[in-house]
Amino acid sequence: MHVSRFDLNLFVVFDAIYTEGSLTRAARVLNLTQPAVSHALGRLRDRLDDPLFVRQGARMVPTVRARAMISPVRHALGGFQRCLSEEGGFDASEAERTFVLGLRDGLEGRLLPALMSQFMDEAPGIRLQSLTVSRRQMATELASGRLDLACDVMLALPEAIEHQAVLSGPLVVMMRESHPLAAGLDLPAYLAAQHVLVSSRREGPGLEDFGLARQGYRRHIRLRCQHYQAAISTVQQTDLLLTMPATLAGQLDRQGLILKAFPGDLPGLEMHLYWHRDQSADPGHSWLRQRVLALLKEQQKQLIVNNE
DNA sequence: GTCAGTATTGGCTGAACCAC
DNA sequence: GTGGTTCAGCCAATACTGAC
Repeated sequence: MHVSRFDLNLFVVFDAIYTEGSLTRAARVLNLTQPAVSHALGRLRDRLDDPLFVRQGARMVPTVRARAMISPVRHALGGFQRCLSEEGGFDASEAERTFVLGLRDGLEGRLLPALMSQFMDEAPGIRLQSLTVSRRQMATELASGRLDLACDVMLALPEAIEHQAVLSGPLVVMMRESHPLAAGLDLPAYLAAQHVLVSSRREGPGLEDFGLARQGYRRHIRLRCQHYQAAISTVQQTDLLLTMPATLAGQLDRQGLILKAFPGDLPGLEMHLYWHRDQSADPGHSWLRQRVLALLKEQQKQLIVNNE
């Protein structure tokens, strides 16, 4: 079928349904009624001779054909958008858009308050959504457009996922002021102590445990939890130790707590910002990326100053 | 079974386009 | 300018699904 015989607006609807996973939510985003979106999907189904989305419970799940189409469709729509926007730019003061960020616990507290305080007046129509995405799903989520940016440790991801190092720093150990090891912490004492591990996974070692295991060491994880806030509250009330990147520790409320340098010989953690290359040319995405990068760069600078 | 949320369908309206 | 045709979008009704 020649493109001249095709209503290109149907691709806008297609993209919205794919992103939202729902005709109702797509209609809200597009400022249409839900039946209008349903009709548009019907026309698209008719022209492409494929259901494109099938209902699975409360979600509209894309078919194989839809999954194959989404990347080129978004690429083309991005191109159209750039043609329409002045100088290919992005006016944050006028834009109405929701950006989805994949942030692990700890980074949320570091990034979101500073980002939102900038956006409140400067970009009143910009909304942010932060969620935890498993590392296994990250590339898929970025490629589908359900996720705009993600920040995590260095990962082996497909070539289509671009990344940039944003935060790096040594590991530190957090303990309460009255902890027996507050006077001095060495590796044998660290290994003999009991620890809190913050992880969103059900099981498996933390990143520092991999490093320790390579050197033949193993530590005793007494508590495994999902959020740093819970871990810190526990460390405030017990003799458990919490090992974390200095890049995160600097941002947290550490009342009654002290930080010690990690006693072992482990490299620090380097955090990277990830996005799909299809998004690279999107002015809105580029604007957000630059803001996040600038913010994290500033925080990295402050971290270095504080450590000096 | 009932209810709420969501998708689909049918009928209608209005705008756009085209031929005359 | 007028009338016919097409099509997108609206409202209302109905069907489907999952939760309780």
